[in-house]
Parts: sequence; structure tokens; C-alpha cells
Amino acid sequence: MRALATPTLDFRKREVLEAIIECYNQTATPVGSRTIERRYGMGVSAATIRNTMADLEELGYVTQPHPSAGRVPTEIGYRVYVDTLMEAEELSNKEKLLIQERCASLDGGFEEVIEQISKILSEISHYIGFVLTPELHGSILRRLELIPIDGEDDSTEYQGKVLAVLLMASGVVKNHIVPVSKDLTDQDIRRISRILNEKLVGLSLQHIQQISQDTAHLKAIFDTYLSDSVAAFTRNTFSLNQEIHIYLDGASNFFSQPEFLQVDKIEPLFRLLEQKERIAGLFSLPQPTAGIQVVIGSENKYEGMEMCSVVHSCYTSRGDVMGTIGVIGPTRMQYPRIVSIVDFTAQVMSQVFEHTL
Amino acid sequence: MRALATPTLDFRKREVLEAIIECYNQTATPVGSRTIERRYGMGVSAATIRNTMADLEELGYVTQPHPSAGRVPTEIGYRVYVDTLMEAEELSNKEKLLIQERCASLDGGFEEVIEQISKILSEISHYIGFVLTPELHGSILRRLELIPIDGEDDSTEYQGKVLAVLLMASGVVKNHIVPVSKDLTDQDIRRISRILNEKLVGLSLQHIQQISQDTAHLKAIFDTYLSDSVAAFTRNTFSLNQEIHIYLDGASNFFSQPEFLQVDKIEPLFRLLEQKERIAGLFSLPQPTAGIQVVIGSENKYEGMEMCSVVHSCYTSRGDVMGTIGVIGPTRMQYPRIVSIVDFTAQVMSQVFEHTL
DNA sequence: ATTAGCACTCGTAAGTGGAGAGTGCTAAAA
DNA sequence: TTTTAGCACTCTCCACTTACGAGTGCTAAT
Repeated sequence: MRALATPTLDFRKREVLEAIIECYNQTATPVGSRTIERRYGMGVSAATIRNTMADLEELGYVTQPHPSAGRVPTEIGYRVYVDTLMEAEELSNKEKLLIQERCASLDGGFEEVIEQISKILSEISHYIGFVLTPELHGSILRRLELIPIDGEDDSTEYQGKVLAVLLMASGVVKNHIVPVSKDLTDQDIRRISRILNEKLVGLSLQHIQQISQDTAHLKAIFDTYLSDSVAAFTRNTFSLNQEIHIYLDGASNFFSQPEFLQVDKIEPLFRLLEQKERIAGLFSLPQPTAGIQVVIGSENKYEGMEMCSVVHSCYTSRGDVMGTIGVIGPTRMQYPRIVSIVDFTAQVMSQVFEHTL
Repeated sequence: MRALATPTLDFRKREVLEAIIECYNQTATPVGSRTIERRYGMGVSAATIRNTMADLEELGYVTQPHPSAGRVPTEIGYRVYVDTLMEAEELSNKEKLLIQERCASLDGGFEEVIEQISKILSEISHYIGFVLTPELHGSILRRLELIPIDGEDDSTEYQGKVLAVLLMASGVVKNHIVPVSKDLTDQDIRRISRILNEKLVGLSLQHIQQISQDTAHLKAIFDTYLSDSVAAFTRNTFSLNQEIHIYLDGASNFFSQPEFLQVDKIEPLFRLLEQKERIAGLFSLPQPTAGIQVVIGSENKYEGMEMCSVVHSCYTSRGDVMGTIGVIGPTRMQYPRIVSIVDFTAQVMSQVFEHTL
């Protein structure tokens, strides 16, 4: 998709395109030739700029909303700008410090931290910040703990429930109530726990799930101890419904964007944002290329995002890719700034996890 | 606040007020005398109804947006309607079944269930559904588990972290990473765990937090075993930052409400909804009276909710009040229906928790 | 006490007419 | 050949007017 056939623009075209994009970013209104002449005085007259604009229009990089209006960048225009024209804006030290401080003062469990990072992202970008929870499938099991839950009557026999606590290598903790057949005693549970920890720690959850589906494999692990109850219990212990959650914050920032001031513009976006599982789906797909990705306008496949762009990257813990963070803003977005913010925040976040998890 | 001085309305006034409210609920436009005559043919002419309307206006129950428009109910009018006029609408069996089925098919952890119930509430009410997580303060500890987290180098000495898993009587599980001084060994942690379970299970978290702040109390519990490290660790174990979370869903339903079709009407509401901690604060206050509460329009103290009403109730587990669930809708709301939905859902939800937690 | 009739008010929608911004084109200048 | 000045043209936006319809309050009759 990138730089397939970018006809190298001559200097003036580049300058004018850049001027149109920057000016449009500030005003959200079509940019006229005289405005550019005055604001970006590039040594030529408005008429010349008009000619260049006509060329850019022919290339499909800008368009006019109506025959006698100024020019507005198209998605293709933004694509060219993002891919070849813009230079990444270095964040000011002040902003870097702000991000670092706010991340450093985070506390609470994993979910709380993620939630707060989405808030930080939105506050600094003034758009929507989002963070996806990690994909557990590829995570490595570090430790399993099984805690019998006694029934109300304090009988020594289980009422059929065990709390399974899975501690992953990345530091993520997942707990999970597992039903258990009544013929397994307290001692059985402890023994199962010991065996599973011995045999499965260090493997990925995905791998473990495969193993627990396969009776031959289970037999190899439990040997003569394996019974139907034990097999069922093991399967249930690792059958987490692996839902990726998304935390997002700052949606109401869109009310400050002039192009979303009409209800029919903002409504589809908000309706889409409520279907969090769909948004999560957008970014939970395998991401072969690490680093920043920019998705512009209708490149987003869901209805409601046509007027938005997404800048996202992934965060890691101890080197493993965990999840995605990003910013959703209007297509008319300060790309250099947002790219830097997302990039830097992803780095800081990864550091935070490595220290606190 | 309730029925302080409700001047008993005569039959016609009641009938007209009810007609205005019902009609306004459907159309969201001022209701004229002729409309009432036609739609609720009550055997009198429009002129008579006009006179009655003038009386209702003097009482403050209805008002006209401009001198020659129809009447619109005031908040006082709604208050009277909710408190004395309306009769609770029995949900149809179909709807009851729908709620029960959707609740029965819930799975996943506590948070997932809560999140899905807010979704169910919003889908059935067509407004915003919300659920507050339980107040942990009053919860009773059922079991504490301490899981040492080994460092990366697999040394037997701890890197200073323990995963504390608190299982509460209500079935809620809370986990929490606790820093621990390096002079405490694996064995120490196990011993602390045993002692804390022996002495603290059955007490409320609030009580436990008091105890862990008080050295004399700790001494009584740990006896000669108490050291500074043990005391600090105990304190940290129970110092959960007790944040009540709110899950809400269906905000975009407000885009279907004609009175919110202008951006300046819907914006303050959405801005408020993003400050989830404020919303949570509204309903996490002690609720002396159990049962359904209805808060109308500007009775809600936060800016942004002037045009909304809230219907809320609390859910329980094993008899203990846990948190709040409710619906936020426009002031022009089908109160009888929503009251029944919230009430019934709270009951079903309580049952679900008692069975699955 | 209720009703019919009528004058009056007000909001909405549709139509009208500049003013302003911006373009494309043409012809002259560099 | 490229750039520029000038001009006619187009289109939106805004303020203004007008007509219409819904609904009221009042009065007089039932």
C-alpha cells in the first residue's frame, strides 16, 4: 500500500500541498490561493498557486467541495503527506516529561493502568486515546494457582468451584472460576496444581490449550493419575474466553472538531465506538510490521470511521508484543504530532510494564 | 422529598396531566388541547381541556415553551406523575424471559458479567444502562492467597513482589501486586498467609484495613512473629485503592431522541458520561432506602444531566447490597416501563451472582 | 359548568437579495 | 515558457421578509 507509485512531486507542488494540509488542519475550511500566498508567502502570486492547485487536483491530492471554494486535501493527499512529505515532530521535553510523569504515577492493577493510559493519550492528543488489552494466546504461563472455594456451609467437600489464578510471564494476572466435579478432593486439587505447574509453566497459553484438548498429551502429563474428572477440570482451567478488551477515552473531544458539529456526522462514529469488540477487532489482527501505523479515513473498514484517522502502535513487556495503543482523530489531524505522541507513549508504557508487573 | 404537599388533584386534572405526559413522551413536542380531545377523547371539548391546562400550569405541573404553543410537563409535573399517578407496568413475559435468558447465558469474570448486564439494560430500555461495581469496603473476606512472583533469574529469593488474591464472601475476586521486603522468605510469606487467613477471614475489608493500621492489633495477631517488614507487608496487602467502577452502555441511543438532536444538547451529557468517576459518585453514596429510586432532570446535581432522568436500584449477593444498576434516559421517559425493567433486572442479576460466584 | 367562535401570538419554512470568497480564463509581462 | 494582473463568474452564507399553521385566551352563548 505504501509508496506504490508516488510520482515525485516538484518542489512547488510539495510546498503547496503541505501548505493546504497544514492550513486546513487549523481551520477546517477550504484553503484558497490567496490565503496560502499571504500565510506561507512563497514568493509567487496567488495565480501561480492556483495553477499548482489545479495540478494537484488533477493528481487527486486535493479537491474542492464546490466549484468556487478553496481546496481540501483528499485521503490520497493525506496518504502522500504522511508517507513521504511530513517529518516526524520531536516532542518537546515538556510533553515528554508530562507523559513520563503521568505514567510513573500509575498504580493499581493491570486494567487500571491500561485505562489510565488511554486517558493520558486522549488528554495529550486531544483526540480519542485507546489501549487494547494483551492477546493472551501467545502469553507464557509463569505460575498457576488453584484456590478451592468453600461452600457456605463450610463443609470440607467442595461445592464444585475452584478459583484459578493464572500468572503470565508478562506479568498479567487472569483469574477464573472453574467448576469441578465433586469427586475431586482438596488434596486432588493440590496435586493437580503441582503437576500442572511442573509440566506447563513456560509454555504459551495457546500451546497449553492444545495439550489440554488432547487426551494422549494429558496422559503423558498425569500418568496413572488421569481420570475423566481431572481431564475435564484441566480443560476448564485453561479455557479462558479470550476476549480482547479495549479501553478508550476522549470521545467527547470530537465535539470540539468543527467537522463533527452536526449530529449526523458524529452519530455514526459514536455508535461505532460503542461496539468495542469491533474496534478491538480492527487492531488485534497480527501486526507483522512493528512500529507506527497510520490508517486514513475510509481505509478504516467500518462505517462511522470515514472521517477519522487512526495512529497506532504496539506495546511490549519484556520484549514480547502485548497489545495495541493508539489515537483516533479526525482525518484532518496533526499527524506529525500524533505519531510522535503514540510512539513515545508506547515506549514509556512498555517500560512501565517491565518495571511494575 | 416525596409527597410532601401533593395537593390532591381532581379527576380531570389527573387525566389531563397524564395525557400530556404520555403524549409528550411519544412526540417530544408540546401537546395542544385539541390533540388531547382527539387522542384521549375524554368526553369534554378542547376549550374545557384548555381551562384545565391553565389550572395545571398555575400549579407548576406543565408549562408552555412560548405563549402560543401547547403544554410540556415540568419536572414537578413528572415528579407528581412518578410518585402518585403512574402505575408500575408489569413487564410482558416475553421481556422477562428475554432478560432472564440473556443473564443466564452470561459467562466470564465478574467484570465481564457486569459489563454485559449494562449492555442488556441499555438494549432493553433503549436508553443508557449502567452498573456500578461493588463497594469493597463493606465486603467480607472469605479467603486470602499470597503468591510469590519469582524474578526472571529464578533465584529463590524474591525480587520483592507478591501477588495477593482476595476472595470476598460475595464471590468477588480482587488481585493486587504487593511489594515485599527482601528479608521475608518464601516460608515467611506462607506463614503470614496462614495467620492472616486464620485471624481475618470473616471480617469486613474496612475492619481489616483498620486493624492493619494499628500496631497493637497486629501484635495481637502475629504475636512475637511481628516485624516491621511483616507489618508493612500486611498493610500493603489490604491497601486496595478502592475505586468503584462504572460500566455503561447505550449512550448512542440518545441520538435517537429528538430533544438531543442538537449538538449543544448532547455534548454536555457525553462530556459528563466520560467522567465516569463522577457518575459513580452520584450513586455510590449510602442508599438507606432499598428499592427503586427515580431522579428527575435537574435533581441530578451534575451539569449535563438537566435533561435526563435516572432510574436506579441496587443488586445484592447472598443478601448483601453490592452495587447499583440503573438506566439514564431523557426526562421525557417511559417511567413505568423503565422502573419495571430496572427492578426486574436487579432481581435477576442478584440471583445470577448467588449462583455463579 | 361547558362550549363555540374569533382574534391574536408565535415559531417554522420557504423564498429573496446582497456580500464575500474563490475560482478559471485571458492577455500582458518577465 | 513561466508568471502575473485583471475580470467575469459561481457558489455559499447570512439577514430579511412573508405566509402559514398550530394553539392559545377571551367572550358570549348554551
